[in-house]
Amino acid sequence: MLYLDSAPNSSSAHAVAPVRGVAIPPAPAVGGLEACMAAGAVRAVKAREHIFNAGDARTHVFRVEAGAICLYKIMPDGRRQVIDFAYPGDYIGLGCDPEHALNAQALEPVRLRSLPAATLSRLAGRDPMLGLKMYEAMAHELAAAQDHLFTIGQRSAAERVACFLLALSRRNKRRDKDPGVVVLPMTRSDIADFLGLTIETISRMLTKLRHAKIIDLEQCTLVKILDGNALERLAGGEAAL
Amino acid sequence: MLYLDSAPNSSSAHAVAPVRGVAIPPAPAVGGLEACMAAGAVRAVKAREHIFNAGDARTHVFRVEAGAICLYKIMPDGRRQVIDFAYPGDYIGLGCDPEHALNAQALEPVRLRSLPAATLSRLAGRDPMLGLKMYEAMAHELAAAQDHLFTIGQRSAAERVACFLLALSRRNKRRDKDPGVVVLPMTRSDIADFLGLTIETISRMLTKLRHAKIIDLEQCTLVKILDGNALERLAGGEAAL
DNA sequence: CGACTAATTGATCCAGTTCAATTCATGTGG
DNA sequence: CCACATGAATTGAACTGGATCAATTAGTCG
Repeated sequence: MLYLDSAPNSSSAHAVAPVRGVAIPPAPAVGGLEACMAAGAVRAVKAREHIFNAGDARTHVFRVEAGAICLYKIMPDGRRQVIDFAYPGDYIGLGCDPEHALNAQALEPVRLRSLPAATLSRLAGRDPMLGLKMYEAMAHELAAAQDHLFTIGQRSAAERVACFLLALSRRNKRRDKDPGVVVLPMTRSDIADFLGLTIETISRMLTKLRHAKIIDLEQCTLVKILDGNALERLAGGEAAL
Repeated sequence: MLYLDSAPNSSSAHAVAPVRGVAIPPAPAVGGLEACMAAGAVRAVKAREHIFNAGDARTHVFRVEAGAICLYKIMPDGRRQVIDFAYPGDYIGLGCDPEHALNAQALEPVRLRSLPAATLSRLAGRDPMLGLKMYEAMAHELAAAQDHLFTIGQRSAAERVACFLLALSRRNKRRDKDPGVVVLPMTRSDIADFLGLTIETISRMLTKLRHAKIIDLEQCTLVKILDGNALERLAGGEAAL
């Protein structure tokens, strides 16, 4: 999943700089991707359907308009690692191999917009800002993957679950949604394969968090965060359960 | 670490190529990064010294000329995750946060060339190919991080060690070095923190591989691969120890 | 309502950790 | 050049967090 901008945060240093003066006739200005996407084909995907599979030709890049997506790798023996979840506003399918490296499966009914990869690379060859945006997006995703690596390599089961819930809560905050209520469109199995744990462990850790009054679970797809600070201390390894 | 080309595989447009003639006034041609780097400041770093730390301002991008580097994240409580190792030809320090997200430590005496980040972003704003190359490099690194994620999340200790040795062997093959002999410039502790295991487990797994006649360990920094196929079957989960 | 799938909970097990010695390298000063 | 100091690696024994196996229980969809 990718951020390819959107947000109005001009924070990142290098970047993107004043666009004026870059507006050359042929290439669209910055934001061209979004503009192109807006004109792109809409695709509806039913829950559980795959959008693409590892090994498929990378013909298109997609932006998620609605619904949640699970991106994963799987071995012949069935072991699966969920790499990321993508939500509305995220881009999926970017990369520079001619083939997708991941499987992308809709967790619920999904609406996408698609852009042919060839179009994207043609535009990027003309507009330096577009290439830079793509670079920025990949850098962002790389940073997320590195954090995830830390979580899986070093944290305990309880810490991993706490990190996971916090990440969803923070995403809500960024999108101006309630950070105190987290919806889980994925199954326990998806969470387990994301965190390198089993469904039983996920379930037990959620129960422990509930008993510690840190969260509440009204339905199994809906987490209320009762004590965000405790959750952060847990995620940071400053506390245990 | 990043590949931003190097190797004599003409596939990527700007292979190392002759540097002469690249000095064009406004925007350097493709391969500009390498050319600029060639003119960049050289920096020598002693073994165990840090090149930069997480949180430092990202003022420069580096290319490794000689020596090996360990890139890691660390928590206040001392838990450490090694994210990657960088070797000659790799770039380190790329990214779009204003601050480094990783610590970079020399594992042995290292020689680097550096390019100010500001220069790089200025050039990339003019030359679409440069931005695209940076995108490509990040995409490559992201793919590697995702593989690493799978390894740590799903594979057993023996499989992880096998994957690690295979990755080094394949790197050798790419660089036209002997894929049958792998040098380990890092300590067992670095390997352990890279694979999410302990030094004892690394040691035990290497011993098991040695007893199974899959590798030989003449010195603890030098691995001879005796049975590459067995190693690959192990890494792929098709065999056990 | 009944059938099926997802989630929870409990009991047992085991891969990898932790703790504790050795052993092996490497470098340093006499 | 050797003896000794120091940190790295190996090896062994005991322990444990999370996995596995095994029922229930709770949702959800025809």
